[in-house]
Amino acid sequence: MSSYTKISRKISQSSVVQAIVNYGPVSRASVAKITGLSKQTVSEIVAKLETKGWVRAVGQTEGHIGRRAVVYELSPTAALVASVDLGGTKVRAALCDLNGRILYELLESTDPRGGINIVHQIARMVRSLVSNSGNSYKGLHTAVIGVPGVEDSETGKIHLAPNITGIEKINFAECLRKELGIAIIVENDVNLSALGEHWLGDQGEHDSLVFLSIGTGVGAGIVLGGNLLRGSFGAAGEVGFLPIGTDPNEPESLNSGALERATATCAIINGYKERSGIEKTVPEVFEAAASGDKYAIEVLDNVASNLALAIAAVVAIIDPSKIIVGGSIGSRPELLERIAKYASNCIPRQIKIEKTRLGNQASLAGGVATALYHMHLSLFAEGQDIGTISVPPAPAIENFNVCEVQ
Amino acid sequence: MSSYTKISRKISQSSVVQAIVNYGPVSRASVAKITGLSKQTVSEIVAKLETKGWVRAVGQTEGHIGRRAVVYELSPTAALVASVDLGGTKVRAALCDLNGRILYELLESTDPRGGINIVHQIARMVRSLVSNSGNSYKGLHTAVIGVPGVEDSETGKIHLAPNITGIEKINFAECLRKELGIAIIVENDVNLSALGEHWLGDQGEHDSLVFLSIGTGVGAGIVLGGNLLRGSFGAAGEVGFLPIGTDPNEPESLNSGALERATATCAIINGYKERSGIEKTVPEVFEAAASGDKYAIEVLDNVASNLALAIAAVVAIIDPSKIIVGGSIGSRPELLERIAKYASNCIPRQIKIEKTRLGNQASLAGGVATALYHMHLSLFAEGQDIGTISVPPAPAIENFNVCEVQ
DNA sequence: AATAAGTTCGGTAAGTGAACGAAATAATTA
DNA sequence: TAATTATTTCGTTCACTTACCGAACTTATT
Repeated sequence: MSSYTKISRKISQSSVVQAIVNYGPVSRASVAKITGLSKQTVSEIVAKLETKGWVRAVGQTEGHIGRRAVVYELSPTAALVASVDLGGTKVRAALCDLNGRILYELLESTDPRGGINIVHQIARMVRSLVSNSGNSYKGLHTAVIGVPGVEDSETGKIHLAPNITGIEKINFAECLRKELGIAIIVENDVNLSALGEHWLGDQGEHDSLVFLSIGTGVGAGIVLGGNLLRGSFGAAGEVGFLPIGTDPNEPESLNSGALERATATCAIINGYKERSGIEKTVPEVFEAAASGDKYAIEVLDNVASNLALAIAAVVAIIDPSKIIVGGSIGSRPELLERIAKYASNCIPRQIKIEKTRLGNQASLAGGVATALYHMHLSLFAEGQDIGTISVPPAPAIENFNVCEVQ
Repeated sequence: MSSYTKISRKISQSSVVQAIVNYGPVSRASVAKITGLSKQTVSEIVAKLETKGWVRAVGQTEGHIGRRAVVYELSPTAALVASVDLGGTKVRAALCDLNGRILYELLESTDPRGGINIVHQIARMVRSLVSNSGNSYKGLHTAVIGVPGVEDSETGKIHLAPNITGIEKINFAECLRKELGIAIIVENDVNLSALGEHWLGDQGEHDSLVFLSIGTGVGAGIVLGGNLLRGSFGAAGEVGFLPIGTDPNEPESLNSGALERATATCAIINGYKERSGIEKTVPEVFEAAASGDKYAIEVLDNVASNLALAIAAVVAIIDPSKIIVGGSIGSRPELLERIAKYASNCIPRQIKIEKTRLGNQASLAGGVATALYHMHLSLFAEGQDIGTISVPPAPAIENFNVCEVQ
């Protein structure tokens, strides 16, 4: 955005962009009313944004009395963002325009060699997305990578991601930044899922949301007023360590977490084996419960009641407006029904407990939202100490369907 | 602040004030460096602030090479704030200057007639503080009232404060605003205690603090990044409802809270009675435990272990940098020792668990911090969408000693 | 004729950078 | 040692630019 612009111009420009983002295609006169700026200040700013390619005229108003107004919108392809969901077995990547619409998606198996090879793989996928799009490569502004672990902000190494070999040995973001030459943001996948569901949801003033992921492990992403709660050691939302379900004073609970021991994959497999003597996978246990197997039902009831208590704890402490349940185990409707049943017995108020709407795409969507947020911030609100920047509303949920490639 | 000032001037002025607040007495040249504004912009703004009485020159630099600089500070008595702690038996009120120094304090018994009489009582106490101070009455800018309940933001009525009769029937803040003619802020006392302890503490970037109050009830105030966590229904920090200590599925737990039933005043009295058949008050139980009474020790151990689990739950969910324990029961050192012992068994990381430093003055101090914050906001940052405003650092803890009046 | 969109124009407030004067300390010289 | 000069920093003056507004005006539509 050229060399030096006065701070007040930046603020005005930022509010104009915000108005255009939030109020869809609008006329300059409307933007003036919305922002409180004078008509020709708005005209000046819009003219500048238009010559730089950030906004474009898309038509005229009609039917109203008075002169027709030219309406403007954010030029969607003025810049692109990429969101990558790095999983233990699959890598998903999506390319989005400024409005958050997904242009292209890719799905591959995670490179089993791990480490730097995964950096290469992601870089290759992102480049391939961009070249498909027909846009010039410099159009890509930010990429967000969702990882099943925690990034050490000092070293850039990604810890607690046992399913991805060698990832803890390299400065992941830095390597990728060098390969792609754009801004890279690394974020925990559960946190991104929470942001994704939040992006899709209401986003009201006092809106807060907890995304509870139950799968191989148990964790939560917490969104308060649009922002992630990280905690003083980056360990906020580690609900697997809630003192619920198993004895929290056993040494094992300090290791893997009392709640996690009672509700994650292992708990279901072991719980069924203890009761019946038979070893079944998690999907098999769910199947068995559906067909009336007493032991399987008991195991799931037990898991659900413990999760209901965990939700009770979350509600008591942070009082969110809703809980979204996801993860390979959590997105099972049979489990959610049970959780809701138990929750009503131990939570003193109504609380919305919902199944994830985005499923395994939640993290990808959260990455898009994060990337857009950071891009808007750096383009239009640079150097401002401003609290709230809004990003285009999420597109229809149908757009988040996987396209299977390879 | 006169009629109409341009927004950029407001921002500049606000940053100048912030620089003066944060960097103690400073020269205009330093302020220019800190804020990035040019030297004479700073001079202009400081000149204006000085004629309005907000800042004052307090001396000169010395010993350094170069011309001596005149240093400025916030004029402490340019405006006053009041903080009132309304308890079931006592009302505390304090008058503070712009730097957060306490000028005068008052302590009275709460008017037993309740309702509007308490409004009159508080108004009288505040007026008396101001007239003592010698300053003109218009100098009082904001008063914060800490109440043992929750204000309904719609109606202004204060609920869940059973110890104060008739308080739920009137629009408390509105009545007091009419009597005093200044800005009135009503806030829960545990929340204020959390803010008070935070004000006194480090206030680092990623600083977060949980104030756990254990007394007649159990509750927590949560400060994240300097701001209170309120929750979507204003019920954040209601840790009494954590599913810990007693069976959370019993109907009684939905009413008074599972943890509260296991750890508050009643739990100690009943717990001792059940074991020994003797009815003792809480201080008597503590005394008995100190002199080796088996039953009393058992009761306190039980309470402490449940509180340790509650802290484990808080740490798992929000990962605060420290926990401050207070309240009539919580500030007992014998209890804190026990909590710390149990906590190390069920929390997977080190967590600072500390006794409240301010004791029953925490709420009053929090009120001062809140009042100062709001005053700075309304005086110097009005109309700005700015995130962070800092308030003068808390004065030495010794200043928070009660003066017994009446 | 009424209404709204958008532009032109003059004026004001805010802020900057460079130059300059003032006041202190440090270094140099007689 | 005392006087002078150099250096450094504070703070102001001045000329200039940018941002923005309000009012008047033009344009286009019902």
